[in-house]
Amino acid sequence: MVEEEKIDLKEGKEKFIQAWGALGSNWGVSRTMAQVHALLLISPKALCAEKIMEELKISRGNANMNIRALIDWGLVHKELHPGERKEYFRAEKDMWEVVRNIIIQRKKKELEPMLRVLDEITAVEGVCEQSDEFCKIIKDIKLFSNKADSTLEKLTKSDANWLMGTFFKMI
Amino acid sequence: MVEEEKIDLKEGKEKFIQAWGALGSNWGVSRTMAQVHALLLISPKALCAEKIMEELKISRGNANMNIRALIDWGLVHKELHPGERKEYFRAEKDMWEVVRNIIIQRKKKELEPMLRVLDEITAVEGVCEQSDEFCKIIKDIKLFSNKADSTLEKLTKSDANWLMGTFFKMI
DNA sequence: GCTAAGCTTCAATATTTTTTGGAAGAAGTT
DNA sequence: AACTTCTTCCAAAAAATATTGAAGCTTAGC
Repeated sequence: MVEEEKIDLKEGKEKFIQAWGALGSNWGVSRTMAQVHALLLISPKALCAEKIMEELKISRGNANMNIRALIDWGLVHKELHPGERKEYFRAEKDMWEVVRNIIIQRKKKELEPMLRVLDEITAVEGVCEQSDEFCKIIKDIKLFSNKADSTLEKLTKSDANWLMGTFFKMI
Repeated sequence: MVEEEKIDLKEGKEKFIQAWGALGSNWGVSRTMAQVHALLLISPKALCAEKIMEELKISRGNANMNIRALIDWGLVHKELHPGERKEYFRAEKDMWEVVRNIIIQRKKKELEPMLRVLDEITAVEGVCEQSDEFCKIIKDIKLFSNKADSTLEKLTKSDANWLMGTFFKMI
């Protein structure tokens, strides 16, 4: 009986890791990185590199690289246990924090560079009819992007509780 | 002088196509697909397959596949010119419509399947301590995902003008 | 300063994703 | 029906990405 439940738990974990991995690959995140994240998300305690390698059957190098990347994204934290040299890793469990970090990072790495490109482009153009048409379209995109930028900025700065309570209900 | 402006226009277009392409590849969209989209976005008039192939230097098959995919996403529309057999393609220019379509598609293809997986998983679990911990984490993720789902649902159903006016200012 | 545990790096390799080009299909014209 | 013009499909090739494994590095403890 207990044995049977344990099999289910294992299956459940497996399923979640697979699903999260698949999700990641549609979002420009490597499957493995998303799986490491999933594994840590559903692990109540911090795991060491060895354990992650073993669970996901990946090499040391691979594990290391993906863990670093997750730390860079602010989705995973390093944890040191007194008297041990090994590093342990623990995922941020608060889903709003997770999404918030992702928004912050992607805004910085993608939206902001795009805004700069749009600025450059608008600056350059200006006389013939074709230029005007192009310029008009770019201005439109710029306007939208700026709105998106400031909305995201405010979103990430707002308090999680307020957000979940007031804001989500309101729409 | 006019010649010089034309060069700038060309450069501007080039830059935009490159930037949009790079953006796409961080979002699980192939670079070429994003470039086709960019090219159509900044083109005041609809373009035929030939023109797209020529501008982006891609093969017929590649152009075709990516155009179809963009149509599936609802980002590009087919346009037939009376008396011509060729098909022309025109991008949706309203950025809110663009984003709206993307949200609708990704919600359907990613968020909803994930919700189903989360349901399956919660159903299975239940006795030992480990199961309980796992279950608790999954429930948390499910709660958040459901909230995200209904928020996106409402977002995509709301009117663009109201959204841009009231909502964005409010936060 | 030496050793050993553990972390990092990176060139080689494997895998996945994209692209191509051509053959087959569809549809309008003579 | 044969011809033309364009679209679609798909297997092979190319390109891009991810993964491995082992060498090298770092640091704590002796």
